[in-house]
Amino acid sequence: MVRPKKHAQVPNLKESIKDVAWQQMVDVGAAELSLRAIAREIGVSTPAIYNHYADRDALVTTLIIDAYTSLGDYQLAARDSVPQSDRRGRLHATGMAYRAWALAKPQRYQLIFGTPISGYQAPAEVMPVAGRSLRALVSVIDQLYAANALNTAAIPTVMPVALPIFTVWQQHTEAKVPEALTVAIMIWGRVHGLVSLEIARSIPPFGETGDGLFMYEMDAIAQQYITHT
Amino acid sequence: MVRPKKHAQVPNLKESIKDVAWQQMVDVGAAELSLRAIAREIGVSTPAIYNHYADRDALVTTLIIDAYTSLGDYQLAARDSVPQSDRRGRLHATGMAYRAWALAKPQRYQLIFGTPISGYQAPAEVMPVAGRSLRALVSVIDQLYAANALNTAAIPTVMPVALPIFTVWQQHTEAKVPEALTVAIMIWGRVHGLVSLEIARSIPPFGETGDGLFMYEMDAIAQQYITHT
DNA sequence: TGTACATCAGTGAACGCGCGTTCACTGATGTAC
DNA sequence: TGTACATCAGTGAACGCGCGTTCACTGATGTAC
Repeated sequence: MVRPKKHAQVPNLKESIKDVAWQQMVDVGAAELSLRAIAREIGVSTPAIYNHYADRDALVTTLIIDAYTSLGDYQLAARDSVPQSDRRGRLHATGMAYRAWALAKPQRYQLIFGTPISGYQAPAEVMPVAGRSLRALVSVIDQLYAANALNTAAIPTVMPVALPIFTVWQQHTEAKVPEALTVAIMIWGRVHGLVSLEIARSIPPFGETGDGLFMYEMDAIAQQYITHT
Repeated sequence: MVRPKKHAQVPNLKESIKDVAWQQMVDVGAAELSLRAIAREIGVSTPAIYNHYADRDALVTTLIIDAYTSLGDYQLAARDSVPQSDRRGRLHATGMAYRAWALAKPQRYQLIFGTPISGYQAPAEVMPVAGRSLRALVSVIDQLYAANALNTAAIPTVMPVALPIFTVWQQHTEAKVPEALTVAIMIWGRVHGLVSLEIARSIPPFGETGDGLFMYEMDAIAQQYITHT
């Protein structure tokens, strides 16, 4: 016979808190994330959370870092699913992975790219992780550059290469040449734009068509930035 | 001698409520918009608001409609500041206006394109207004098409022209040909992407450089969609 | 011009609610001897 | 193997707070006769 325990038994409360937090964000958006609601859902008292996270902001920071890491890993995996010799394919796969990730994990996407949470100030430790999420795209362009296949005529010359902030980003993204970061940002913006409109439902829900639309745009991007040999 | 009045004297409370609501959104984001805070700021009792807006959602709806209208008007004005004969210039000006508006009125931008407010369901009346905000861009492309200057080779063929939703959007944007709406969405996505990253501070704050970067992208867009004559 | 009355746009008090966080506590578990 | 004790991860109660919304009200203003 099992004796009733005084304390709830949650195998890994720290992980459960994050899981439920993501679940709740499906409904409510990061700004309304509630510790009490999370504890209620898990079936544990609210103060129990404080054994694992210092406060609400600490939980949010953890979630943000996890989200960036997830995005970065997703793209790296996509890149590596294409043989290194197929440079165009790698660029294509990395871009498609951005959209696939956003559609698969919309809460994570919103937490990172949606309206900032008021009162929440991201600690400095988040920035390197954010930069690292661009690594896959940057590496693909670095590779194009090294192979002399990057259409340098298409690169904006206005990029503030000299700014300290640019150098920091170059480090975090591990860009070998500044051109790679510049182009990565332009492509990122383009990919991000379509995805953002689709996720926010600003564009009519095109469903399956979204795939084709996005593929079309990736082709146009490749056309613009890869030299034809 | 002025006798103290029993009631506060607010010349146009209905407008003041909106004004202060926008002010508050600089700090807090739409989800945390508070009627009590608005009333406090104006110096009026909270229930007074209910004489002008049925409830919180009604106020939000009004703000959203105002924001879309503002965006639409902004772009139309920019388009019309360039002579009709200069088709490339009109496209350029309309795109630049999108960014200028977003930077000038970031709360309005966030309210429309940021994380949706949880629990808030936009009423049907919002959709036509949203569609209308694309009118300037669509009209410019319609004009290109009519002048046989639209590079049809660059238009995705995957657009679901047959979907009812597409037809509805075509009406709201007053697109004369479906190609105009298709291209408008692609360009919108591209412009929106850079702006979105800039506003959310996902991109390092490039300041003045942002202008150049954006201009560069608009040139690339024109390059892609306008035939060279 | 005076009066009765409707309407309008405010008021303060109160409701019930959910929130983040702190507190003193408790029981299970691990560890040293 | 038994015992004393520290540590750890929970508990319920309580705090102070701000919120949206409802209510009966009040005083100023406009209007009909």
